[in-house]
Amino acid sequence: MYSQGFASPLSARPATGAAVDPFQPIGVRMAFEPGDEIFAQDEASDLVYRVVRGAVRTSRLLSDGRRQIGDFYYEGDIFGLEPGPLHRFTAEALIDSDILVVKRATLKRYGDEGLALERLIWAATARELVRTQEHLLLLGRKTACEKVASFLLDLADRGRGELTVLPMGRQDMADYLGLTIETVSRMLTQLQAEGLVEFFGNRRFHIRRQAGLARLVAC
Amino acid sequence: MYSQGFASPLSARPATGAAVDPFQPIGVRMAFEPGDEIFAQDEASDLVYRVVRGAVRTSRLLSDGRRQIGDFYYEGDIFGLEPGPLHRFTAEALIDSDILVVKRATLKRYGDEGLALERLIWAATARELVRTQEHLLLLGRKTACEKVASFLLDLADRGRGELTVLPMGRQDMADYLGLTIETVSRMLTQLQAEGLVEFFGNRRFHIRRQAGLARLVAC
DNA sequence: CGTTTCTTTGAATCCGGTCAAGGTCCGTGG
DNA sequence: CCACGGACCTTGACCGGATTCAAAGAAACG
Repeated sequence: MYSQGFASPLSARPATGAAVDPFQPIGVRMAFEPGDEIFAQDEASDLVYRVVRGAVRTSRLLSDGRRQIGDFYYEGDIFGLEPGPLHRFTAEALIDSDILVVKRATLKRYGDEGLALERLIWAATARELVRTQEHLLLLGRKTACEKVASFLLDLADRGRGELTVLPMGRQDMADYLGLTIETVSRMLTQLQAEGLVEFFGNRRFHIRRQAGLARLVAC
Repeated sequence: MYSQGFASPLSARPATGAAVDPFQPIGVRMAFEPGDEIFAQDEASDLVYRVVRGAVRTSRLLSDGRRQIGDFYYEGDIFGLEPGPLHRFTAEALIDSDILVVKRATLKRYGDEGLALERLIWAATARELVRTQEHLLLLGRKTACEKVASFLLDLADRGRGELTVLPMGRQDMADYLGLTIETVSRMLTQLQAEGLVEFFGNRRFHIRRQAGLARLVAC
C-alpha cells in the first residue's frame, strides 16, 4: 500500500542494487548510519526525501527533554514534506539507510517527470495527514495496551512476511506512543503472555492471533 | 492570521450582514444550530466548508464511546478537507453557525476564481497538518496543566479582544485535550487561583499574565 | 421560579510513571 | 569458542497524576 507502484523518478528500489539507481536521474542518494541526523528542526525545508533502504524517525523535542516522535518511515516512503519553509521535526536514521534527496525547486524543471513528482508529493502530504490524525486518536484516547497493540499491527501490515522486524528500540516506540519504555516493555510482555504475539529476540516478532490483537485496538 | 484576507469567493464575511453574500457567487450558505451535524464520519467528502459565522468541532468516536476531537474551527476557517474520498471525522456546530458549502468538483468550472480556491484549499490542508502535528505533541507529551494552558493561549491568540469566548463546553475541551471534564475543571480552577487567567461565567475569560501562562506551555 | 443541564469539588481508586535492580543481547577481543 | 563489557530491555516496588464515583453548586432555559 505504501511503497510500491510509484511510476516516477523517485521510485528507486534497493532491489536494483546499484549505488546509483539507473531509473533515478533526479536527486542524490545518501547513506546514513543509525542515529545520523538527516535534517534538523527549524532548518530550511527545500528538499524532499525518500527512503530507498532503511528506516527513519521524525521527532520533536520539548525544552525539558521530553520527546514526541511524529512518525516512522520505511522503504519507499516520502518524508520531510513541510507545509511551511522550515522543518517542524527532526529526522534521523534508525538503522543503516539510503536516502534519496531531491531539491524541491528543481522538480519544476523536469517537465512531465517533475509534474508526476509534484503529484506524488501531494499524495504523500495527504497520507501524512491521515496518519497524523490516526496517531492523534491513539495518543488522546487509547490505553497503554491498545497503543502497543495498534503499533505492532500497523508495523506488521507494512511488512509482507510472517516475521516483522522492529527497526527501532523501545525508547523510540515509547516516544511514539506517549509512554515510557517500562510501560512499553510491560505491555509487550503481557501481549506475549496472552499468546497474541511472539517475540524472537528484542526486534523480531510475529503475530499469533491477528483477530485477538485487532480486538484490543479499539476503533 | 486565520480568518482575514482571503481574496477569494469563499471569503464571505458575516460583517456584510446580508443572508446571501454579494461577494459570494459560489456555494450555498447554510445555518446550523448547536449540536447539528454538518457532515458525518465515513460520508462522501466532495464538499468543502467554510465557517462564515459561529464555530465547529470535528470529532471521532471509538466504538465504546470514547471520543477524540480533531480540531475546532472558527470564523473564516476552512474545514472538511479530506485527503481521501470519505470524511474521517464528524463535523458538528458548537453554536449557531452559518456555513458556506462548496462542491469541490465545481471549483474547476470557475476559472481564475476556482484556481484561487484550489490554492486556498492547499493552504488550508497545509495549516491542518501543522495544527495536527502541534496537537500530537500536546496529547503525547504534555501534562494536564500544560494542555489546558496551551488550549487557552491558542484560543486567545485567535480572538483580538481582551476577553475571549469559549464556544465549547468542558466536555469538548476534555475530548480535545485527551482528559476528563473533571480534570479540565480542576486545572481551570488552579490556573485561576494562580492568577494567570480570570473567568467571567463559564465561557468567558481573559488572560491576566500571558508570560506566566506561556511558561507553563512547554515547547 | 423551578427544572434541567453543565460545572465544580471531594474522596477513593487505578493506570502508568518513577526509581532501582537485575537480566539479556550482542559485539569485541582474548 | 568463550569471556567480557556495555547498551538495551525487563521486572519489581512504590508513587503520583489523572480518572472514577458521588454529590453539591451554578448557570441556562422555559
